[in-house]
Amino acid sequence: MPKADSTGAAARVAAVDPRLTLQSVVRTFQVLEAVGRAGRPRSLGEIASMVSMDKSAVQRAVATLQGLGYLERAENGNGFVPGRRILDRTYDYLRMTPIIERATPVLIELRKTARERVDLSLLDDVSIVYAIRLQSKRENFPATLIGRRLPVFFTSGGRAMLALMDDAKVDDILDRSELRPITQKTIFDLPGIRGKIAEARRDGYALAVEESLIGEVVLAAAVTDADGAPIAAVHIAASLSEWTVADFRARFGPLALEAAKALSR
Amino acid sequence: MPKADSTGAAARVAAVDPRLTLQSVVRTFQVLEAVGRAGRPRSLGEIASMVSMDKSAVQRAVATLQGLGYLERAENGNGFVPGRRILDRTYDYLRMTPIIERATPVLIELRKTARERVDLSLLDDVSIVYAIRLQSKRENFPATLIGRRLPVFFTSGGRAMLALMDDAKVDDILDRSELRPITQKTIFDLPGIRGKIAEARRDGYALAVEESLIGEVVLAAAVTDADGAPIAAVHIAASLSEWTVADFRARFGPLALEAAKALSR
DNA sequence: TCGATCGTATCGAAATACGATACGAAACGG
DNA sequence: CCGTTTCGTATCGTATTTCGATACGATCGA
Repeated sequence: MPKADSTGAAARVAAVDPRLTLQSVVRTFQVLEAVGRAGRPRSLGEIASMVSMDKSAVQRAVATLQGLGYLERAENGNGFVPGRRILDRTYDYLRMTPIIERATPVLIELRKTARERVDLSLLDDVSIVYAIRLQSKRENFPATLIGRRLPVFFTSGGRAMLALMDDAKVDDILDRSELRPITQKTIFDLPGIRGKIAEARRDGYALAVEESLIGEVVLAAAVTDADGAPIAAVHIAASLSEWTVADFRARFGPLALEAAKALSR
Repeated sequence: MPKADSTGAAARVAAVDPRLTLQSVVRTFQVLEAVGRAGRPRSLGEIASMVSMDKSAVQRAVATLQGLGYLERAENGNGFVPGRRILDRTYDYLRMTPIIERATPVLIELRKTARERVDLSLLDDVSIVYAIRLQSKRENFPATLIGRRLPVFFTSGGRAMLALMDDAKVDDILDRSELRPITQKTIFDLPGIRGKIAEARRDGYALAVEESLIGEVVLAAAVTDADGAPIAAVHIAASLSEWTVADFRARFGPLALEAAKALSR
């Protein structure tokens, strides 16, 4: 099995039952994802080369998605961008996911107490996905959006969840993760990661110092389901210009633990 | 032409070019939307009856969506719910939409000043869709989510945007809207709506008192594009238990106007 | 002015999706 | 306790639907 990349892109192409898979649907989602990945409007030709499809096939996929509202023409009229109808699915997902409904009031209270950025992330195989974000400062825009996906191994939330798994499961996840750093401080060697997991097992929460963003310190505690398996994490993030790591831990570790415990079953 | 319902569902089925439309893709999205609309996990049979499709066709659509991560099995194992991969598309949309990036820091500042709930909504034909939501209190959960869609005619943001359109365009939108109230205070008669639009043209911002939620007062100012056409609105929402309408207008009208002006081109 | 690329449009061939059918398991009700 | 329903899963021949080559006018840049 090839390694999944840390954003889970490989899981995307790994279809389930080939007998029951609608190929034109898979291709159409590849088009939608390619446009979203681009970062700027993409033309039919560009999309075709991104997803290795015939231009005609892309034309049909784009026309269909555009008709449904999941793609739109770019402002200037050239190229295509994700469409507003996507937010309707976002609404459905947020509304129907119990942990998000339960966590919302808890995180609002937590943010009032902590007065720092507070997030809820969801475990999704080798990555975490942010589902609730309560920011308080102007920050790096893409980094603070709902839906941001990061590898479990260098995020505090991911490590808090790894800490609750048995070693075989941890090995499996780390084995399928692409251990690539994104800052100079990212810990991405296996012994280092295992050390951070051991630390999280000791403290009950996990810590990451400048591992995803320079100048930022984050800690997180895991939320479990009825079987004790981790499903989400409560994050608290602050700036190193305002906190020492020791002070940050002492102040927010207990708060994150308490919130995560209240959300667990 | 049949009336679009106020949530824009009719626009969903109105395909573009039938020659270029992938029917299996349209059907699959109908399945995805049916599951999202449900509010609780749905079985294959239920979905089939919701979208008038053969059970086999639903089976294939669900298997495909599940393989891609846009649908998941419900917790107990019975039925299907929207999947985490939806949030990846959310991320793409939020990141690639310029007005959202521009508005984020402005709304954060506005919220600090106003200390009340602040939202950004996007115009989408006969409805508005919330794209940024900065809440401060525990509130009615579904009503405060990203992606919530409401008719333009009874929302303050919708009326603020209607106020910037010429009368023909206003008539067109109202004509295609389903004028149905959702609270006892919702103004849904044409003369009443036109009166509120005239009021918005006079004040520069629009007001809605308990029209979407009892006990809540909201005002909003429109954001325009380079041509002066409305594309979004800045909302400020508060509780009638803390504010009189007059005080609320005096305090927040200028703030919303200023923020919207800063975001317009 | 020329060449490349944009989005759009057409059409015959065959690959792909359709939908009827069937199965074991689990949940339900008498 | 057993009959009944509904769950998700699986199979397969048919023909509907998608494929992909091709072409067109418009627009943009060199």
